Amino acid sequence: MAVQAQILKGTRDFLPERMILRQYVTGKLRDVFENFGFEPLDTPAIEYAEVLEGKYGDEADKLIYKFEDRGGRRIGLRYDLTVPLARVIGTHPDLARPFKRYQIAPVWRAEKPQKGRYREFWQCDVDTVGSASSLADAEVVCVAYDALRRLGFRHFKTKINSRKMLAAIAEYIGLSPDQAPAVYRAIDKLDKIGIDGVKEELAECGLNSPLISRLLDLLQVRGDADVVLAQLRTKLADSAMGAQGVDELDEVVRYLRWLGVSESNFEVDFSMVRGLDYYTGPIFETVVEEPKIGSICGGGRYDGLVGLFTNRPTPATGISLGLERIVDVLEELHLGGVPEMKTVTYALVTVFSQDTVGESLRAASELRAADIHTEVFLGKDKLGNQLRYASRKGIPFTIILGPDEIATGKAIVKNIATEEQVTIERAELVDWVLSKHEVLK
RNA sequence: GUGAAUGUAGCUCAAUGGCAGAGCACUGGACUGUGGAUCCAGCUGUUGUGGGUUCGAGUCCCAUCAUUCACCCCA
Repeated sequence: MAVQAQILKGTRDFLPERMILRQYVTGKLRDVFENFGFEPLDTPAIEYAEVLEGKYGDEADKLIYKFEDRGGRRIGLRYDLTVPLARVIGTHPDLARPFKRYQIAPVWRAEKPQKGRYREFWQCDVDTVGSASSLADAEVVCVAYDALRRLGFRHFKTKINSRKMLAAIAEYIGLSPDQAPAVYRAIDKLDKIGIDGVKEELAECGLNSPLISRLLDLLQVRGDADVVLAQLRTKLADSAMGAQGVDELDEVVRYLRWLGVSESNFEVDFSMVRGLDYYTGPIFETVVEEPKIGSICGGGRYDGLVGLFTNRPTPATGISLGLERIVDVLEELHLGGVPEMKTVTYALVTVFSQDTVGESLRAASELRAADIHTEVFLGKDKLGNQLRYASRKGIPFTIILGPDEIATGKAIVKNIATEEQVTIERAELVDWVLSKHEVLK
């Protein structure tokens, strides 16, 4: 009886075809991240549980995978890439500031999986530690914008809000710290349950109707960034913190324009909240309109988090792209520019018989020397099966070297997709394949 | 953590409480050096698991496990 070939709920195998797409996506992201001067970083998958605990909020804390090792140490699997970054700054306080890094790595959350949600998934984070400038906030938003554009995304919107504006409201209403999260959550549901739904939820939070009216009034401010900010400035005029939040967003928006981020891809949205506790300033979240898969990108400023590990206040801001959601959307939309390679192999050299295998191997070596990914057929199958293998795997070119070709100094190259087959001089094999190779490179 | 739906061949799915089937895939052949098309033949099962009702259960009931979807929360 074989062992059950089962994988854990919410986890997945990435078969080659999908893995090729994932690598394409992460490759593009890496290019964009480095283009803005962010440096690569990696951290352990496991951390001391205390490092992770108490950073995300009560709800999120419950979703941290934890276990005890043989020495009785309490271990946690990383829940995101932001807290480990804060820990890195504490571990290596001498890093030059601002410290700009990116990290593309898996994180784990003990949630119940559903569409677009997994227990093991990859995040692609870009963060700047040690800069309080709004330019740092705008820059990470711009990085995400560039990355999505370069992947072929067009219809997406980055919502921008400020925890300071939200806090101003909480303060004005007189919410206690344990009431605030519930109110935030109700606000955040606007898209999902509509204005009346939010009204009900707020009532359940214990707010009286004048307060609810004021909140709903704020939530319904819509329009261009400038218009929204101007209105919020008026409506939040009685709060110093609120005014500061508006000023900051004003700066972020100005920088975004200078950076060339299209007006159609961002908006100020007072109803966007984000769940994690550690955010302190501007917050961002990017949603794709067409397939409703939730947000593909989120982040914000967290000026208090790094200080927990360093004893000195350290401002920081960053953004995180969700790899699986991006890949899911790419697959669903079939966006142009995404290569449709099913295999990394470009050429298959067939083997006619034991007598000719040497010729096949020599040809394969020549192709590889020219950086053309080349397989030699492993087996003694008849030619039909060898072509069948190439066809099933989607290998673009098959090289046929039988006794006839070898005797006359020729080679047959067959394009499996187009059925075209040409006989060429054996000596020109590499150049011929190389000339076709350009297309896919 | 809460709720709902679904578990039958490698995959997708059929079968009124009455002999477990089809398509795809796979293997061989038609085709001794040409795949993907067509035709022929073949292979494929503890109906998720454990109980119960019944003359008889894939089908009804209970439990359990798994998967999916939704809620909470989130990438």
